[in-house]
Amino acid sequence: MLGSEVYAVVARIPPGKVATYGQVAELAGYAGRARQVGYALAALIDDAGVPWHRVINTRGQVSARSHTKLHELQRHLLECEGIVFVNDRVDLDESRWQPDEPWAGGDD
DNA sequence: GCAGTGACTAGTA
DNA sequence: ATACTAGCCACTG
Repeated sequence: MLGSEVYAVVARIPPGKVATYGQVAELAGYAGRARQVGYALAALIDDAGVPWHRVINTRGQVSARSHTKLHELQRHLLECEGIVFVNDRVDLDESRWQPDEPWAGGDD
């Protein structure tokens, strides 16, 4: 299940930082499958406890959903986290999560 | 198994 | 800068 790995990676994204789908996908072991990451995240939202809002696209923008207003919530949450939105987008150069040690701590 | 869809990304014009 | 195309692959009917 994509969700399980995506869950683990997203859960490691620190507050005040954001990660891209491709980044999460790669760390989760699904490099190149960014799309499936987004798909999996949608399922994770149904479950709670995952900072899914810290996952955005490579443009630094929150990706629009199909029917929900979750993207508005996502931006709000990110602003609360300390993310700075400029022209409706995030400065990835500053706010992008740079996992020096993606599995730091080993494995819990 | 086939076709359609989707919270994506990179390339080309 | 935007618009369009192609590739990616899991989920659903």
